[in-house]
Amino acid sequence: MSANVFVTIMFVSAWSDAPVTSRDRMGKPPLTREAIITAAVRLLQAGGPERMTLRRLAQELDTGPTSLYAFFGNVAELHAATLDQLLAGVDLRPAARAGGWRARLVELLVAYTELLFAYPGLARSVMTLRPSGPNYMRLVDSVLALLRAGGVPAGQGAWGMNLLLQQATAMAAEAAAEEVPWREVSAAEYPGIAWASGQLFSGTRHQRVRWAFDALIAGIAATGITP
Amino acid sequence: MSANVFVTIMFVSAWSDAPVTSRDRMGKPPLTREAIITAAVRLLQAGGPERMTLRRLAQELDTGPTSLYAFFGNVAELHAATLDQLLAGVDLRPAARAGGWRARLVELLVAYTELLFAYPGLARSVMTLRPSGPNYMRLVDSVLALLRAGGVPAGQGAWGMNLLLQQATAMAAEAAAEEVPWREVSAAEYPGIAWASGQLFSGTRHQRVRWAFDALIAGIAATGITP
DNA sequence: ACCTGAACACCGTTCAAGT
DNA sequence: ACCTGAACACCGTTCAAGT
Repeated sequence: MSANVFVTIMFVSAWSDAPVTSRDRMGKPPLTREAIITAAVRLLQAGGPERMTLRRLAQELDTGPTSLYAFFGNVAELHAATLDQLLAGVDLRPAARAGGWRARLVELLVAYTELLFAYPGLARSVMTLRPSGPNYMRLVDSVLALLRAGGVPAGQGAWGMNLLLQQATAMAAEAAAEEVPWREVSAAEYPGIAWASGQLFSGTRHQRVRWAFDALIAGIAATGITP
Repeated sequence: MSANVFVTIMFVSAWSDAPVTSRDRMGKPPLTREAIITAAVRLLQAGGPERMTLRRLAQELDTGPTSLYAFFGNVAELHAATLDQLLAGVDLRPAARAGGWRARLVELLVAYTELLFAYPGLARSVMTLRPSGPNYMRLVDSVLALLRAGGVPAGQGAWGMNLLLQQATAMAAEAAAEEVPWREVSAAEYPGIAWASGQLFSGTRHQRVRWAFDALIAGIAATGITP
């Protein structure tokens, strides 16, 4: 016990010129939720094939992986918080864009998808995440508000919102996959593939994403939920 | 060198009553592609939260994880082969079901989705896999053939097939996520959510899956790919 | 309360070697 | 050629302890 006191006093006196609290990290920037999330975003931006891991993040912050458990219960929570931080950089209000409800909705979804495309590692996590941060809630709310503005019934709106956000994540997650060369197939054995072969990889990513949302919205608006 | 010969002869004579080849595993069933995939399917069926891993699979087969690299270049290939094996249990021909092209297409996609729901761990892998086995090719071909039968232009058909299969995987992968309790939100701050709140979790999984494909197909058929 | 080190129980993959 | 063991370079998480 007295040994503990002695060590503590030594510690304090050695760093007395810096503000010393119980959570001082000896000159290193303090470990806060914000600092952790900022580092996580930086790691994601460095990106490449290497994913953002808890251990790599801890290394970046000059600490051990266990320290982060004081702020996040598990990696999923950390990923959710990181997504919400990234969403803070997007204007998520329903009225943020020009045009009618349909154009606004497409632009909002494209903005969200582009964000996920920039962080394919995160897109994979979001797939199984069910995020619930304030910015994600704002995104969900805006999608619903725009469907409502388009006169879409609440049931179709609710189920459709799910579809739209799911599709955004799925497209970005798939982009994280490495390209596999398309096998040549015989037209006789696969007539459907032969029929579509000229268009299977046509268009730019941007064109395909916009078309996907156009088609989804059209289908959501036109398809009632009662059998 | 002579020590090696000595050991080999000892080995052979000790098991001479069993068929001895260079690939004998001393009474254990021989390691083949088929045996590995069968064991993989069995592991998936045991399922639960524990995923199918290379090491667990090797353990099941009474060998080390490195042995499987004689048959598969990496885990992605193993997952792809496993998916293709599972698809062998589904009738994937375009004419396999009753009704018009639309009903047949929905039933085919529902069958595929139900398969993925049964193996949520696999669904996550498929997300970033771009499978290319013969049965998956058959699925792709049938989706395209049915869209063609519906008079959908080839461009919309090609892009739409992508959307449909992506959505199937996304719905199944999301189901692998643990449930997060929906936070109560203020109607004033989130009017869109308040509007849809009664329907956000309504319906059975089956109803939602069918509606998703109905809506997607309607949108795909109605939305041209030229701007 | 905040932060840590050591340890636990895993992963996929490579490589040199064994039969 | 087919199969293996040991090793490499990682993971997320728990726990008891330190200040």
